[in-house]
Amino acid sequence: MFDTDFRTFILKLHEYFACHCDNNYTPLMGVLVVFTKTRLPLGEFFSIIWYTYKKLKINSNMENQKEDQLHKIRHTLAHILAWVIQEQDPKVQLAIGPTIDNGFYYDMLLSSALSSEELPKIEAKMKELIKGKHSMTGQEVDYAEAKKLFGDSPFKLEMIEELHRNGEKMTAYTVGKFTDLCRGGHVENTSEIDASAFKLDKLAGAYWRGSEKNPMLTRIYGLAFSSKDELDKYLTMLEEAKKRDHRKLGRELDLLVFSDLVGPGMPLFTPKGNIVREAIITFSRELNNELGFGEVHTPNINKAELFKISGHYDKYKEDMLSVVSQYAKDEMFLKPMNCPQHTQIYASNPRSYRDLPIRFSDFAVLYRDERPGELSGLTRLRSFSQDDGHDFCREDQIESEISNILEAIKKALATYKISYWMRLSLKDPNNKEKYLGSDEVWNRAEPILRKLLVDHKIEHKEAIGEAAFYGPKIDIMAVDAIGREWQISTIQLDFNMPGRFGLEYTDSDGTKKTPVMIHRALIGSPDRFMGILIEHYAGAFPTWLSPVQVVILPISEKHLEYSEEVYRKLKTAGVRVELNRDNDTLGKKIRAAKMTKVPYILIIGDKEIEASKVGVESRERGQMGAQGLEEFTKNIEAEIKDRK
RNA sequence: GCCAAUGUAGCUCAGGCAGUAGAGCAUCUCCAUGGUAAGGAGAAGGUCAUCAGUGCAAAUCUGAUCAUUGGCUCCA
Repeated sequence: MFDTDFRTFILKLHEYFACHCDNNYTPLMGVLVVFTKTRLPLGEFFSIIWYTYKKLKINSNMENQKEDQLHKIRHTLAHILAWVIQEQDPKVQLAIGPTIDNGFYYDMLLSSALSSEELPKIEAKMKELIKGKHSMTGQEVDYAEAKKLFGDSPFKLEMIEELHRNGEKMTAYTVGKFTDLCRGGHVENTSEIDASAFKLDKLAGAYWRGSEKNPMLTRIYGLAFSSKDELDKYLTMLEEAKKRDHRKLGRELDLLVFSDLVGPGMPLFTPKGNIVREAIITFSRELNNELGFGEVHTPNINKAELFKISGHYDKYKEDMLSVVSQYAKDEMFLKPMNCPQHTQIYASNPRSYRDLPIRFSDFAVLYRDERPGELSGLTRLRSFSQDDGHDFCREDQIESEISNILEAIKKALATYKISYWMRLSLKDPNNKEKYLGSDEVWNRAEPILRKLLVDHKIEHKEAIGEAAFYGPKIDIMAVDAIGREWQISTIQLDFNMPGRFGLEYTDSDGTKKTPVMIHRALIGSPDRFMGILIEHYAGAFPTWLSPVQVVILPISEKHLEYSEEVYRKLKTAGVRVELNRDNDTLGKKIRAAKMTKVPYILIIGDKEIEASKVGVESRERGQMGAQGLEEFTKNIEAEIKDRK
């Protein structure tokens, strides 16, 4: 979305140049550097900028209009859906029918259950109504009229009361024989809707106003676009996403499995899958070392007391798995997080202001008793680990500690070639019971993170209500190859927990002070991140992450001996290599190798043996001809070392 | 936990309005010794998710349970 004036545009450009030049440049210097690099006359340079601005602005206006019309189409479709339902089920209590990214939905309380087999029939009726070229008109209604028109539905009634209380205007829109309470934003006539460009999608239950305490309504989802072409494009995109699904690829590439006997949400990593998982952990471990985190090892079971002090017991008891001892009377739990344990390592010694920051990292497996409907592949698990770390520091050290962690996260995500944006997650001031600690403490913590983001010139969005219960956080949202977003890294500023555990250090003036605790994860959970990576790369891992980096294919059995020699040499060099000894045609072996998305295939036949070479085919660069084994080894070793 | 859909061979899927199941790939054996995405022939492989009910008879109908998928809620 581009709606900005020229001045903001120039300021944004400044920011862009500053971000993309070496750090030491001010924005203005950034512009100048780019200007000198282009070697254009000054006037021309700025006229290009002006032209670009105009063009963006015009495109943006056109986009806006198009989006506006699409929104109207979707919104109208929601009403038409409700119309059809109301004719079928006159006792239905309608709630709301807004638009969403790919279409619309309508929430309602039906008098009898609806099966998804009914959807095509409802869809057909909607199409008929659309073809009836009904016009849609609205008129303002007063409180009494609104109650008379829509009072049958307790949900509409609730909204009417609310609108009335806030002194807002109410409008009733009518399409054909159906009238609905609505703010507006519809097409003027249903002839504007392409009946082939929408499709009723699915049924789901949804709580009224999104609260578990309210009754569950039936939600009917519909996909809607401005043309059939765009609907088809969207459906194709879904197909593509399905092909990348980490659950499907995880099985096909022999990376991980689930077993009914082991249980849901508890993945079993195969040797190949574990290579990827360990590669992720090793990289995080390296970054942790650079940041000065000392890795600790901690048990999986803890006394309840620990979590009572940390506050997790009160807040998350329902989501922890309890463990019973035959001997000890203590209530115990499998640990759902590491932070409380790390406080106990801190507390094991008196600490001086000179010792700080004290940093612990941990890759322990964590267990959370997620509700069955919440589990999903690798993205939501009952057993998982985190590349977790806790940084105990003085207040004057917060900024530099977080800056360093931010740099490490940037480095990690650049290596994985994942784009991302940052979210400043704040508490919800209207929901104070969700959080620990006083307003004063939160008012101190939140601006620190905001300032850091601004100082680092990091574009970010603020999100009210997304904070952890003990403090605000910076969350890193990864955007994968097909545009989906995932929350991965996190940096959380906690002024609460150290005090609850009575942690302290002796300051330079001899007084006891409470340290600050920074909770952080570089890529979040290695398990979950692996799922994201599988989808991001569509299973084609870069060489350093590939479970198998090279497959050797002898053309026939008589080339096996030389192939074994190549295999041994590569293996000795630390390359993950496989030799296909199967008695198949070359075509079949190549197909089999390509299906595993291996980065390199080496073909060995008479020609190669004669020349003492190997025939190289790269997944990315295609056939590369014959190379000496040493040359090939040297190149792939470098790729692995540089994490390419 | 709630709403909806799904569960047939290792994998991908047919079939089935009741009369105990099929294909392709993978696996194994034999033949073919192959030059950049499937050479040929044969064999083996299934309590049709689990448990219960109704039938002379259940993979098929009914119910419950489990698991998976898509939503809602939750996510330290």
